[in-house]
Amino acid sequence: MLEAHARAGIRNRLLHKISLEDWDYIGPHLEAVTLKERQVIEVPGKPITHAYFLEIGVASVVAVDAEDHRIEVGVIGYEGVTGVPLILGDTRAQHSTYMQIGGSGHRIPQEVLCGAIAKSDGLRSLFQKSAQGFMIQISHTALANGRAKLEQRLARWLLMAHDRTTSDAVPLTHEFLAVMLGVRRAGVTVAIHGFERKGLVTTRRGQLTIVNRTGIEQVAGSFYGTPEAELKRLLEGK
Amino acid sequence: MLEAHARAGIRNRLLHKISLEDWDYIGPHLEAVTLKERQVIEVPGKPITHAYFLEIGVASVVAVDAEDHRIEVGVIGYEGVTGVPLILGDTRAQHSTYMQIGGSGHRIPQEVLCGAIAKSDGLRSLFQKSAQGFMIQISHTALANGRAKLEQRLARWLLMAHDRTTSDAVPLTHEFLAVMLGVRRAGVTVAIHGFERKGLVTTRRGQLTIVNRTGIEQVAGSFYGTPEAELKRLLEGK
DNA sequence: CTCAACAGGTACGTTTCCGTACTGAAATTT
DNA sequence: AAATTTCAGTACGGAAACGTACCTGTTGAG
Repeated sequence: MLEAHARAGIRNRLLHKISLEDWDYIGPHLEAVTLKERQVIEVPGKPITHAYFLEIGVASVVAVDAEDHRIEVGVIGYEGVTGVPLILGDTRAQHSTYMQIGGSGHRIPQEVLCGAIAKSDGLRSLFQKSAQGFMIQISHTALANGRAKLEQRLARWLLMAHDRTTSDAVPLTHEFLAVMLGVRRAGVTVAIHGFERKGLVTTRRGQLTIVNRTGIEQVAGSFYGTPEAELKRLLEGK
Repeated sequence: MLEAHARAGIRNRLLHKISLEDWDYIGPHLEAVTLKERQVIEVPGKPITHAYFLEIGVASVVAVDAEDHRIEVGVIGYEGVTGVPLILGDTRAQHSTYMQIGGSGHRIPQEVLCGAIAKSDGLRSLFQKSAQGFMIQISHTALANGRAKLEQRLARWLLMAHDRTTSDAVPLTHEFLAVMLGVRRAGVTVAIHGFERKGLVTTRRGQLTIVNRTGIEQVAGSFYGTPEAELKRLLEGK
């Protein structure tokens, strides 16, 4: 539970944007949680019990089909909230959501969030903008998946993760990067070597550190950036 | 403009689901329109002036980035409505939307739709479910783009188009199919030959006819079907 | 009727990425 | 400390799709 005066310490962009009068709907119902890597947030087909406002860490949203093909369609960090379907009135999870990079956050029960959105136009508007931003992110994942090279997609992913972490270290194995991008593990290894050779990252077993972010942005080109700019427009802009 | 008694002739699933009391918000403001192929519905970065409830035809929603990479992320037909961002409180178009297969429908001005959604919980709920369904479609486009072979993606596209047309004929050139799938025109030609050889489709210049839908479904496998089933659950189901 | 534009068939070398698999090094467990 | 598991490096043949280009038949415009 968080009192109004405790909001100063909050990093989550959505919680930050909640107005004082709306805070009573949300704040008192938040439960601080530690989120370990690989921790499951949502399971496809199962009800969504809580929405998670992340502070630190990165959650992966993964689309799965009946033959178990899977690929990451989006990531969520301190800029957003999990449980996007709740915002649209659906309590069933469609995607698999889990922590890709461990961290922490605050969670709120599904009924409380839905009730709050129903009662406050301000909250609904805020969360809808967040949902819209996430939808744009998914669209651009579709674009990158269809058009970009492995190297560019990897760069895009690293940038999105970097945006959402506090350090330059990305604690992930090649294996998990491969699963998210929907490519071979060996392919990721080779691509990372390329990044290392160019001085963009350094690596240790199970970890990768971003050294030259600008260089990575150049690799990603315009496959990175649009969803980020649009989210900013939606949340900050007029 | 459509009077309440005229709804019987309507094919659009969303208009159909509008309750009698909510109809006054929408029906009187509908303008019947013919929609020719290639007709532009939304331009990225520009305001969305109208939402289009399609009766016949297929609209393509195409993601574009700063370097003009583009790929279709979703299609809309009689089951839905264009202008999904409006439902989420954004009046700016993010994607390029245009008619891929000509047809007809009814359009409603942006302000009227937004106002109606603000006033009626029933309408908001309905349109939000539609938006949620569309989001699932985009996710699965991302999945197919990342994981499926050209042949499977083509099959998926044909099935989605077929779902939304009244005849088995799909009036499209290889060139446009290629643009939507984000592949070479020549690649589409070869894939279609494969379909022809298997007796799944027949072709004429600028047109393709679906002969064996079940066969095409087998090619697409589980890359097709999930969004369709989920939309049904959202709109029909409990 | 002629001509230009368009749709589609085909080809070829090349790039990208896959499937698979073996290896050694690092970390974790016993 | 030894055994086991996990992670990363590397290799190789092959599939898929690309970029490009050329050619032919159809269609629509003048």
